[in-house]
Amino acid sequence: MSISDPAQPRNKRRQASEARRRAILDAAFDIFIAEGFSAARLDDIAKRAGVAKGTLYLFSKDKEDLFEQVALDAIAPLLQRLTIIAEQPDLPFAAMLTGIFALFEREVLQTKRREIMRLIVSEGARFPRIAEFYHREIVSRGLALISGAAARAHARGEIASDALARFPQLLFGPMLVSVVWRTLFEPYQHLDTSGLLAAHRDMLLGTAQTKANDP
Amino acid sequence: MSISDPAQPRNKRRQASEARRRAILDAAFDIFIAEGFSAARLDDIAKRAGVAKGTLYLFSKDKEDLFEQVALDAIAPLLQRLTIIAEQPDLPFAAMLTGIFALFEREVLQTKRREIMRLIVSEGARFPRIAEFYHREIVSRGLALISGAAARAHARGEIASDALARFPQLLFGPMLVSVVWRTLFEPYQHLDTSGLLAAHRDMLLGTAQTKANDP
DNA sequence: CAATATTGACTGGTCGGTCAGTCAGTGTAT
DNA sequence: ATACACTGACTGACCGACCAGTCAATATTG
Repeated sequence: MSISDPAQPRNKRRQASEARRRAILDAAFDIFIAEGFSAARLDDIAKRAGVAKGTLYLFSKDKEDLFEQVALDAIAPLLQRLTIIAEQPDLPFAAMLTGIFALFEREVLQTKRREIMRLIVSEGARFPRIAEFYHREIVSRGLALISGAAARAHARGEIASDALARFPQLLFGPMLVSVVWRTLFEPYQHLDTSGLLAAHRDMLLGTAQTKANDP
Repeated sequence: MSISDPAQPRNKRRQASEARRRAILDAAFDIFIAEGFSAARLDDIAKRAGVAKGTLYLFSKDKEDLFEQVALDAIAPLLQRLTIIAEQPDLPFAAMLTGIFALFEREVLQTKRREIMRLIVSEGARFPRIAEFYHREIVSRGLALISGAAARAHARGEIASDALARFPQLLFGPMLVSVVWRTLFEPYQHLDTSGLLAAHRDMLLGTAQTKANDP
């Protein structure tokens, strides 16, 4: 017992250090979200993380590096959520869409994770590494998943069109719209995002009716 | 004739001044687009406009004011485009959608006007005035237009669902997706935006088929 | 006590904003 | 028509606030 688990050779320090790293990433996320990359001040990030500015430089070499870490770290949980869906390949397509939209609403739109999407749209052009990573890890996987499921559903006759198989991007339109609306226009005009997503799902399925039942 | 036209009392100066204003707005647009609000340097804007820095302050009181002018000025032509559509109230709905998407592609997506959308998404949260203006002048008008047309089309039986009348935002999803894709992901994966928009239109109309004709 | 982690005052460069000076363009007098 | 006086649009060197990044001093841990 004199030597601790080799995976955690210096235990207290390790833990403390990891806690600090977490605090820094969280604080930085909030500040970057609120201010954007350029306007965000490292002093503010340090202050919010309860840490001195110098400490930031123990975990990242400069501001850009910190930003990339934040973005990448924030993307990770999205990937996890995505996998959950991917692991139910034989769900009826309608149920799958419902599940995806519900997950999106609950786990993205209603949490601060929603800001990741905005952050990437905002800063992605100036941080190609982040755009590339996001595309590779989330977007292309998500699209492949949707495209495959849509193709199967179309083959099975569950949906009339193969449009979604060809353009899986169609699925994400209302998600983007929801996020943007929520952050920019909600104060001026309310948008029922659940309704929007449901309407879009029905449209994708070709089951859209006049809201209630048929004549 | 001793007194010149009162509308242009001092002619050469007027014209020069207006040309300068235009040059400044154009230059500022490019720089703000490329760098974002915070990272944009007024020295660069002045240089690009072929003007001294002090001159910027003859037309705007500070950087924020300049930014707002740029955004508002860039939005104006969108409104004009929108009006063109609004003035053809009795077009068949399918034709209207085709027209809207074609106009969007030609006049927004393929020009640098597309950047306005990104700019507003990026900076809108920190410039409520701009978000509010954009909502009031473009978004709400556009939505009302779509909503009305969709309701009429639904009443006439041209479309099966009233979803679009209830959620006109559905129309803009693929436009946003196109713009974002173009600026962030196009290098990694090509997206056929015409195809995407066409597929979405078919879906909205409920005429989506397997790409060719039916069995 | 040695090794390591953390701190925060400090520095050097950057950039928004200013303002005294210049001169093209306009109006007036001869 | 020509010379002269005036005005205000434009300039760009300058200033001071701000902030990313550093590092010598200090605290913590084993």
